[in-house]
Amino acid sequence: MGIVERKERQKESLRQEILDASRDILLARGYAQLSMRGIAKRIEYSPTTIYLYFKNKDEILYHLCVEALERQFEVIRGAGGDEPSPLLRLRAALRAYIDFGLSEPDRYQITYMADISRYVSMASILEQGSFANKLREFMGHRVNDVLIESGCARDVESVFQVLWAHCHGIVSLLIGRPDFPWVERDKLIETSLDISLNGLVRQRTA
Amino acid sequence: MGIVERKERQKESLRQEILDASRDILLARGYAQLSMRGIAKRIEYSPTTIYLYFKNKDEILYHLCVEALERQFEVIRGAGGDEPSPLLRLRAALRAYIDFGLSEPDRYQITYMADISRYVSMASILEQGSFANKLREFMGHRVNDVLIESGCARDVESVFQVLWAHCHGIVSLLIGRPDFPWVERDKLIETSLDISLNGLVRQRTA
Amino acid sequence: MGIVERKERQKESLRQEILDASRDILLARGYAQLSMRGIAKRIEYSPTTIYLYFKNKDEILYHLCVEALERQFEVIRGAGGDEPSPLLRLRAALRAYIDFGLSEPDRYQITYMADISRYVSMASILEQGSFANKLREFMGHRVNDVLIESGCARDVESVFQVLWAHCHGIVSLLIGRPDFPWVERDKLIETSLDISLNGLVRQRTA
Amino acid sequence: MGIVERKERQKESLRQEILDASRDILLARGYAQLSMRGIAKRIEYSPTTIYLYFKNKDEILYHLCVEALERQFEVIRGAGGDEPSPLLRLRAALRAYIDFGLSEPDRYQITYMADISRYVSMASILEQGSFANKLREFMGHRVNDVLIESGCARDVESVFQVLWAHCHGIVSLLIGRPDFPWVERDKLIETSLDISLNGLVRQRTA
DNA sequence: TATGAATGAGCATTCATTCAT
DNA sequence: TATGAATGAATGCTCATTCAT
Repeated sequence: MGIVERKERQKESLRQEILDASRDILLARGYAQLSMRGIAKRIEYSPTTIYLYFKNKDEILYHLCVEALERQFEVIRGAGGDEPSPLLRLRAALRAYIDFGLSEPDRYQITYMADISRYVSMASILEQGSFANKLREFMGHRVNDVLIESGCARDVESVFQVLWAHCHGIVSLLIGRPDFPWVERDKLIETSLDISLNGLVRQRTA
Repeated sequence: MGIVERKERQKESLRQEILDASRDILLARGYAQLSMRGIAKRIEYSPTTIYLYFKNKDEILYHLCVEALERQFEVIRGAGGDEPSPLLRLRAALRAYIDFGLSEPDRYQITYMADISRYVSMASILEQGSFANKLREFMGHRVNDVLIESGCARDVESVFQVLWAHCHGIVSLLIGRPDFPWVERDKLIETSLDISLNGLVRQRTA
Repeated sequence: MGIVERKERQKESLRQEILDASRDILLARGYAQLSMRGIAKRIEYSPTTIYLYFKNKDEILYHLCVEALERQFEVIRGAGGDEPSPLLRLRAALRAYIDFGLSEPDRYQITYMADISRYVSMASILEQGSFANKLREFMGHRVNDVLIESGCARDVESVFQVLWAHCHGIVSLLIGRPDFPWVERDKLIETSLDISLNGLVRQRTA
Repeated sequence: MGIVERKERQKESLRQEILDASRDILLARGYAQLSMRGIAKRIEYSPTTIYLYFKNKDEILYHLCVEALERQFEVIRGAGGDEPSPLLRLRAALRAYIDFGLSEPDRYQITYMADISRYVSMASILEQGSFANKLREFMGHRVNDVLIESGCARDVESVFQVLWAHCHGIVSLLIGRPDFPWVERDKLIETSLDISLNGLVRQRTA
């Protein structure tokens, strides 16, 4: 009823607050500085309270990762569906991947932070299907469409992995090296996509 | 003289031992596990002694970064000088970059570990000129040669940054996600270089 | 009526469940590991519920002690009533004391655990009369009968206390030092009783 | 030299202070209340300092046990050597055992505290030889001498174990139940020794 | 140059208990 | 009767760092 519902909402809300605070701290100060005490102070509850919502610190990290991957997929899946050509649909997806990384750098980085992967097995997250069975499959389709249309002989998996790596390179450097004198951000991204996709479809003849 | 010299050598040597031990621990166990105590135990000196060579932990990290970047430049500069064409010389340099990252993942990662950049400002390292004024300049030349030869209208800096990002993407994913079902490593790298360089020189007509 | 009765039965039953769970944990894992949480999990109720039946942890311990002493008396009182001589009746009672300790080591130990006596004053238990006024009186009678019959000049109280201590020594060492290379258990017990009772009735002439 | 010596003495002294404080707390308040922080407060050093002298809490307990057993053996070994008969020499040793327990109840109890034995394996202590290879052997000799002299047919091991248990019973009850209305302490002890030794040598004829 | 002693701050986690419902 | 939410206090332990020598 009303009461139960409200309570559940409250409970869920505090749970989310904990995750939010944890993500903030994690990205702002790194894994080493992510402490239960710190989280507690941020949400203005006692450290003990956190244990009512998460079994331990690792469980918080795990949920942070899952959440980030799910959000990523959600954003990318929705991109470019109405573009007129396979190439443009692929480009839109890649651009969405990059934009997601840049607009939600906290969530993006979480899944790539070396330290985290030491504590939260990526394997256990991939098993959840978030990434492997969803994003990968989705991107695979778009890549495949392009290869077919352009008559390009490359294999889907290689191309997918290369494109992913290129985009990841762009995102991670922009995020990770904010001090570097980058050229204008949008120009950098578009140049990257130009080069990658152009290089993909125009197979070298030599 | 002899004595002073020996002392200097010893001093330099212990200093280097500290850096070596630190790098080992850092890469093997992560920033969170890099402790002064741990370093001390490894080099078989007291923790206090480390403070005679480095002001604090951050200074060790700083030198680790500088050292890694210098080593990187050394390796890349030597690559592909005898290749017959600008494009092949650029390709050789990029391949050297990737190979360096994969063959010395510890040194490579150090400069890209999110955690480290929180403690050691990249800016302070770039100011030293190691990277910006050397590798960047060097790669800039090779990129420029290719652009001129191919009559491509792109600007050097954008292209350099994009190529760097693409290579970094490849290296960092291969290193950071060893569990991922990658296609055969060499094929992945060559495909990436193919796509990037092919996309670079064959400007889109449309 | 029926409802009240059932409720009472339930109440009594949960109360007993709490005591049972507590005893189990206490003996299996020690005082340090006896936690309200632990008890709650065992009985599958919330920790809070325990407070409806016991004021606090100490009260649980207190009841555990009382219960153990009552059970002990019950067992010993029933022993050896049909033996033909005072000496054999006393021996049977002592043997029952030892057997009780060994067959219900959990209950036995509870009343002798150093840690517990720090939390539950023995005095408060003895005042209840359980032990002092029952077991002590009972054993006093049996001892007295032996002293009279054998014409031994010792005073009852001293002898009772000595015999009690001897038996306690046997039980507590067998329980507390299970790793020790004891001689065969029954032989040890009988030898102890032999020595104690033999030494009791055969007064030294010198 | 002087300095090194003084430093060593200081170091040893703080180490001993830690053990003393730990023993005090352990006996006064029990294992559950023995905390590193508590020890630190008592010796007026920071908790961290304790870790410079002992690896962890268990190591403190271990040393407490070893120390107690060594002290016990030292005291008992010195007892009754000049008594004129085997029986009196045995009696003196048993009396020394009891007296040790009563005059240094803290040290005595440590080795018999149930909780401790859960944390510090008795086996590891016995291997040290303190008890098994020293006290046991020593008492075995004295018991043997009595058996030979009195022509008693019992086996040494059984008798040793029974006498040990009887003495332990006396000590542990006197220590553990200070509230109990014991008869005069010395009378109790002598009565116990009378009974045990009298019962030992005067074999039952029946 | 090198170190042993010492410490304050911090960590994750557990516990007994209270309170409102 | 029963509980979920919450907490303050406590625990063992590790760390970077300082200081006197």
